[in-house]
Amino acid sequence: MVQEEIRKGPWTEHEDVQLVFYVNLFGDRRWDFIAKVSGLKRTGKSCRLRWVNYLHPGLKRGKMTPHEERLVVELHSKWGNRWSKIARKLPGRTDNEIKNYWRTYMRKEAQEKKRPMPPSPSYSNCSSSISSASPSLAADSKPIMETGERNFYDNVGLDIYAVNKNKSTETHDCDGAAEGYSMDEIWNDIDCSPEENIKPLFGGFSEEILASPIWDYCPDSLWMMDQEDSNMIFPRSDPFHSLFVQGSTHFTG
DNA sequence: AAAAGGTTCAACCGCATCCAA
DNA sequence: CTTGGATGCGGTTGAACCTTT
Repeated sequence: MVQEEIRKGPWTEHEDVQLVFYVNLFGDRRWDFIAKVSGLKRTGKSCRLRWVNYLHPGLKRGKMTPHEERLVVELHSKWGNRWSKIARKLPGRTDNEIKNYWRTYMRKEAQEKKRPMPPSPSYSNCSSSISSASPSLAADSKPIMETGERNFYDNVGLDIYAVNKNKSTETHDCDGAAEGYSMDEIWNDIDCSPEENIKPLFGGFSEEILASPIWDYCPDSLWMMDQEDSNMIFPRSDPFHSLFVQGSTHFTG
């Protein structure tokens, strides 16, 4: 068998767009399938990671809030390095992000322990106090998006997520979402995004998508799913449902 | 202004677990 | 029950970015 070359390293915006498109077509489960069908020269694993850690529109960006930081420390003391479990309690944060945060946090802790505590009164006491060791206190000057502009990841991702809201809340781990903070903000944002914003994504890339091996991979059968399966992926009430049906008829001619 | 050192974070790897055949 | 493929998880790495000198 001729092993197709696998791309590694940073994702390009174009790859991202393609991945988002196919995830919205097929859902975020069948990664190997999506990897093949999308024409991305990536492994399913890599696609999943990219989606989960970066493209998933429910993700928050930017620094952890003090509340989140406290939660991480609290939960870590309870569960140890169970990052994904901890992440489920922090809606919009990924295990990777929390893991990275924790490493930074621990390093800072270690550094502070090494260095003899200055008897400064401004340095609020207890070493267990998250806020005293919290990186966010030092680093909040950094803007979430350096340029301040909303790029593809902020725009399209969220908008598509808006469209998939019903579907994804079904699969969401409820015990995390039930914590009932900040996810509201996310949904708020989502609800505010006008539906038209979805269109440019498909408009801009339809040619590439049409050129994708998906059409070789499942010549006829692909769109056979549309009635039943598309209802699963995009419920009828879902605005994306119509887009999907439109798209499928458009692609199949 | 440039070099050095430090920090952050996206992405990879290997192992574990799940699940369908 | 076994096996093999898919997916998930945690650890680690390295490039890009930031800060300090």
